[in-house]
Amino acid sequence: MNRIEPEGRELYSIADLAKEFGISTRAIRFYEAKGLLSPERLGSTRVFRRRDRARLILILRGKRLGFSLRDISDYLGLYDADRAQQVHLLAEKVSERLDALERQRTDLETTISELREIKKLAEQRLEKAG
DNA sequence: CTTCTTACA
DNA sequence: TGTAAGCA
Repeated sequence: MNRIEPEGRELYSIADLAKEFGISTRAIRFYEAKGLLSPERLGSTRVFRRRDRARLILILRGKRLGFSLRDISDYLGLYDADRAQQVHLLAEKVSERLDALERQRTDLETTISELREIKKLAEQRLEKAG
């Protein structure tokens, strides 16, 4: 449709990125609406550069690791700012995420234990009755 | 509430 | 493309 001249591989259309990363163009627009991406415009057409692509990769990776768009946004907000501050925020968010996962693991183990106990009791009752 | 998707004007 | 409604 609207092919953007690829000089090397500097420019990407929203469709290019959607296809490359297996997400919908709507999702990309959603990220833009949330301020996570801010591609240039050639008229009404979005033009993504390597910088935008790099940010999208970070967004996707952040999501994979379980971070909210808000967290990712906060982090990306420091993209052009203080490196030390960015690293500091990252360390903080990662710690929070690890704590959350540890808590989830504890909860999971508790649930698994309870279910095993219920299963054991149920099987014992079957033996008595059977 | 969050993150999208679907759908319509 | 903004919005609304609906999903998980």
